[in-house]
Amino acid sequence: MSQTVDRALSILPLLAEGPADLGQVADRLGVHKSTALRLLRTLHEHGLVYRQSDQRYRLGARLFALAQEAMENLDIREIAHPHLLRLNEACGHTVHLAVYEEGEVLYIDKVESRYPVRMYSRIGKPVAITVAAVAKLLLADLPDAERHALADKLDYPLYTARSTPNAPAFLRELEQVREQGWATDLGGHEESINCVAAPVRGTDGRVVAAMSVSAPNVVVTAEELLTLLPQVRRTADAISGEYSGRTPA
Amino acid sequence: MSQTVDRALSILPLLAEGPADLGQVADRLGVHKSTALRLLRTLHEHGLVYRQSDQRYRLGARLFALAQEAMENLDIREIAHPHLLRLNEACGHTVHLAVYEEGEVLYIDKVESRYPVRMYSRIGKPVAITVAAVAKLLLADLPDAERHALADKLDYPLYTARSTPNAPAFLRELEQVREQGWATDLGGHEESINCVAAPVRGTDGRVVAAMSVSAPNVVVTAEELLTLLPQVRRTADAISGEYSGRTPA
DNA sequence: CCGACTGTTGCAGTATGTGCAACAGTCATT
DNA sequence: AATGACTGTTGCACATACTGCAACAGTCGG
Repeated sequence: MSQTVDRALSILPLLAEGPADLGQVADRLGVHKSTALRLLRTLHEHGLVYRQSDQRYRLGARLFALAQEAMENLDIREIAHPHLLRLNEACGHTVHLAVYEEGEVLYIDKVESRYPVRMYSRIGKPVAITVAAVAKLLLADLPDAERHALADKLDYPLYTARSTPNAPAFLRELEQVREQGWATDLGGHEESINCVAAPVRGTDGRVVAAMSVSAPNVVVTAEELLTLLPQVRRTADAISGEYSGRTPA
Repeated sequence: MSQTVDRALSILPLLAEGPADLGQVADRLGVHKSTALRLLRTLHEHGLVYRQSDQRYRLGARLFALAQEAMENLDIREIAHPHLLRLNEACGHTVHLAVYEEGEVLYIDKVESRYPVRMYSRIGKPVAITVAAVAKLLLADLPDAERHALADKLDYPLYTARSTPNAPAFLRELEQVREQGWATDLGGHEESINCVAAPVRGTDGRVVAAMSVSAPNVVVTAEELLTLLPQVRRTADAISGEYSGRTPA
């Protein structure tokens, strides 16, 4: 809608791929060097890009700080955190909290496993949306039209033999997840890792977030992990209660 | 330098404080509502702001993803990570990696303590620059003029009785840190937490990053932690060697 | 010393962003 | 149900502020 800002913002994903010099930026934007220079300078002043010693530009520090602050301001995160901690203390495994936002599912909080073998994940990272247990819960609750549209435009990478292969299979699974009110990922993302997840709901019953417990096969089998389901659901319900104001902390 | 972009980017820190509606954004920018609307729309298209159900705007998901990618692209981080892991396995405590960038020091990697009592910190978060051991190392290596200018404009919050109280004291400490080639934070940020840190250097000998081991008093005393210094320095030197190409991994 | 390169500046023209004013919703009040 | 106050949205005329050019500066390599 605003050409100048549009161009400036297009620089960010471009730099996310790796450092670039003025000429490269100008070329990829399809503008004159002097124009690119002025845009980069403005981004620089705001700390969003950084000029490294070889004069090339890369993404800057303020970006982290902004993402950080944004995350801390999510009230669901604040409410949920103590519950996640408690669950982690009880079962020892990695606990995640995730939300859906415009086509992506992101982890917004995490409590690390107390076992030495840990799952790789990072707060802020978009999750593998077609296989993650939390993603299934969040997408299952979208309005029909949106869910179908999204399922169609997703890719279905075959991380493992158990990964969801295509849109129809995914939609079928989402139906089931919605009815049962919980979800799993049994080796669909990484062969040896299983997850059990439950939804956090707002006052109107809509799913606002989802939480999961994950553990590798070498620590507990899938069956053993499934025995934690009631505990996970209780935790999610407790968060829901507090979030919708029914159970003041 | 570019008014439009400047205005648009000013919206981001504003929203970092918390969600705001169109009118509030327009007021704080000092522009007409319609102008603010167009800027917000552009930011929205790029995923940097999100419009929540009550129509208010807040920071969006792409911001996390960008910050994420930016971090993954820091080659020092990639090189250092296995070393940090190894050090963590050897001593069990929390290990941090930090860099300096335009007036701020940020953690860019972290391996959590294997003890139940952990220090709070988060990757991407700016560190307490006047007291953190890693910050001392990074600032001690700045050119004189820049170091003095920075020291002057910093705040010196008294987190504890041992916090650095003012600029002269800070500069004196930085001198010492530079000469000895390592740094500590003994309860300067949180009463019960101590850190030992060592610098990572590039080919030219300049400090490009700093790493630290942190542990609370209840786990090890400050004296015990200091016995880890040689190990921390060896790790930092190993990273330096690899980073400057002397020791190909 | 020269040429090729990248980054930087000042400037004229106009595309582009601006504020206005009028409109469309939504909610609370009477 | 009708009124008013509110917030978000649209189209438009004006001129501001962004663009690309061309000329300059600095750096590297031959």
